[in-house]
This record gives sequence, structure tokens and C-alpha cells, in this order.
Amino acid sequence: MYQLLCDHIEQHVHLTEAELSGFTTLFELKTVGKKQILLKAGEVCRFEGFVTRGMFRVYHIDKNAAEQILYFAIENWWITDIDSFTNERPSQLFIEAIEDSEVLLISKKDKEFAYANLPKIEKLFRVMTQKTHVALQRRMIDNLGKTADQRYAEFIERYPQLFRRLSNLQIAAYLGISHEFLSKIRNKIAHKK
Amino acid sequence: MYQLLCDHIEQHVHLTEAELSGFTTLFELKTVGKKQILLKAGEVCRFEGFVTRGMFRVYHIDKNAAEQILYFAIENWWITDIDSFTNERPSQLFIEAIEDSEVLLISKKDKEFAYANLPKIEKLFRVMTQKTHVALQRRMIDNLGKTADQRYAEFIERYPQLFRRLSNLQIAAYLGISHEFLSKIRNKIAHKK
DNA sequence: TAAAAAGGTTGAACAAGTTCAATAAATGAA
DNA sequence: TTCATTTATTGAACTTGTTCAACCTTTTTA
Repeated sequence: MYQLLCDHIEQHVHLTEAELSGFTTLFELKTVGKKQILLKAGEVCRFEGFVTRGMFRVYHIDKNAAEQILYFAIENWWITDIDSFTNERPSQLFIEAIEDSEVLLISKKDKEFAYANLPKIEKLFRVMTQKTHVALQRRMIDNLGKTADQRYAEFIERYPQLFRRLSNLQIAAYLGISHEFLSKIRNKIAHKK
Repeated sequence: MYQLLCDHIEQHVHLTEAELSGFTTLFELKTVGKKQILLKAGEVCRFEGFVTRGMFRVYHIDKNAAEQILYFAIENWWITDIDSFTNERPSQLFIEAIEDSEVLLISKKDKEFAYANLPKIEKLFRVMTQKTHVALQRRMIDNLGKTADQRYAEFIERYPQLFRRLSNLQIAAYLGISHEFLSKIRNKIAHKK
């Protein structure tokens, strides 16, 4: 599973053997069963994680106990509450495995060590945060201007590999609609052809 | 107006006199009149800008000619289409001055020069992108789970300095609702007291 | 300073999305 | 396999938000 991480890094920056192993040895592998929770709202997020197997959801729970899903993460994606992790403040988010999963974890101290000693790692995370930000901007625009039907159709098209592995409950929480309404959208699509 | 930029940088990283002036001389001051457009969808965004006076909006226009506002930027905020700028691809966004404004612009080449020669600048932009990302995540969660009334109330509370300077048309496009509906929300609030 | 343009409000009819409750289907654990 | 739990579907009543058109106020500009 360290190979997945090495491949991922190589796609963004070029490190020497020594740099690469120096960085990857800062990570610790953790096995997480389905429905197990890695982070609870209220706790400080002590890790940044690279998913090597399975799938996670990062979500918020509001006063009405409704869940809003910020993102899903499968193999090769990162999970953390970036605000809680970097500023060491209590998180507003939950992170939960929705499949049996494996994740490589790095602590804040070790990440800062990497930033201080491996300038290319600073670049890696700057570029990754930028990419994530661009994706979130696009999603924001879609949410501001599009109907649930359109957002659902685009989700399927953009993330077919997530779509296949997710329940409609999860997708509805990601789209910001009730699962009943998603069911009605699906019915309409099925009968339209 | 270079002083504003220097102060802003100082809040995030500590640079020597030489580093600071080496970086800030890469910027060029531009005066932009109200309603003037800095970036049109379809063009490649050739600048990253630091606002020193006035106000901008960064927005998208969809197939129905409706506008979705991604963010506003007043003094001490940055404007760019980060995707178009870094990857040199056609933008999907517009950037327009909504007041008479002044902005300090840096080109991609000069920004890369800064990244290569001033490692602290890489950190500056990583930290800023992270902050922006955290704010957008919170806004995303609000959009997924809250009604327009709640989003409007929170906008006023969180950004009173923007609220005072913005028309309801702009705020509606930011909240993702019609301006007529925003008007009805305002009416309801006014008569509730 | 008049005219035009832009911004704001209101109401009525409509469309999009929620809630609740009932039921069915799929999955998981014993 | 069986029972319990989770997930998905459907309908009816309701709430939230849109659209369009009319009208009024404020700001800009010739």
C-alpha cells in the first residue's frame, strides 16, 4: 500500500529515492472496518490520511441531525479536516469508513517535519489543495445554479466509480437533497427513456 | 497600496526586507473602473491580483444567462481563476469590478519565479489557499443543509462589511436564490421584529 | 435637470423539493 | 435459514423558492 502513495506522489513532484522513503516512512498504516469512525466532531483531527483501500465519507451533522457530505474518498484520495488538523481546533466534521478500508496516516508534527526538510513536499500539498479547491468551486457553482436532477446526472457522469459503490442515501446527502426526492428523480429518469 | 500587500504578507510569513521588496516589485498596479471586466469566460486568466481599493466579484454565467457568484473580494483579498491561471486553460469565470478599484497584479511567470527563489512565498500561498478552501467548505455545508433565510442571516453576520457595500442582486446571486425571493425574505425579517 | 437605467418590492401562479407514513426489497448477523 | 436492520420506493400534503409582470425608488448619465 506504500506503493500507491509513492505512485501518487510521483504524479505531482519528482523526489529522489531518499526523499521518497524519508517522506513515506512518516506514515503509519491503519486498518478501519466499515462504519468505524476516524474522526468525530468536537475532537481535534490529529491526522492526514491517504486512502489505500476502501472508502470514506467526510460529513457534517446539523442541529436537525441531518448529514451533509463534504466529500467521499476512495483509493488515492486524501482525508482530513484541514482546518482542525492545521490549526489544532475542534473539528465540525465526522470521518467514517463506508467500506472496510486501509489508510496511511501522518501526524501534524511529521508533516511539519516534511515541510521543513523537503521543500518539494510543500509544493505537493499546495498543488493538491489547489486541485481540491478547484473541484469544490465547480461543485459550489453547480449547487448555486442547477436543479437536483442536473446535479445528480453530473455526479454519475463525473464520478461513475463512486456512484457504483454508494447507496442513494449517501448520494442524496452529497447532493443536498432528501433521499426520497432522489428516489423520485431516479424514477423519472428510468421512465423517460 | 504596496504597503497593504506588505502588511498582508507579514501576517502569514516573515520575510527579510530584501525578500519582501524582491517579491512585491513583481506586482503591477492597475486601476479598474466600476463595471470594468478583468477576466471574461473563454480567456486564459493571466494574473493573480491583490485588491488594494474597491471591490470585485468572481462569477459564472450559465446557459440560462443566470449568474452564480463564487466570491467577492475587497481590500486585502486576492482575485484570480486559480484553475485557469495555473493550468493556462480557458476560464469559466468572469471577474468584474463592482466599485472603482485598484489591484496589484502578478503574472504566472513572475509568480513561478517567486516560488522558485523564495520558499516562504510557496508557504504563503499554500496557507492562503488552505484558508480559502476552509471557508468554501463551510459555505458548501451551509448550502447543502440550510434554507435561504438562514444563509442570508449568516452572510450578514459573517460579512457585514460586504453586506453594506452590496446590492441585493449581488447577494442573491451569491446565495443562489432569485432577487425577488431575497426581497421577500427581507420583508419577512423586517415585519417579524 | 430630465431621462434612462438599475435596483427593489409585491402578488399570483407555478415548479422544485420536503416530510411523513406505509410498504417493499436487499443486506447482514445469528 | 431466519430475523432484524438498512436501503429504496411511492403518494399525499406541505414548504420553499421561481417566474413573470407590474410598479416604485434610487442612481447614473447625457
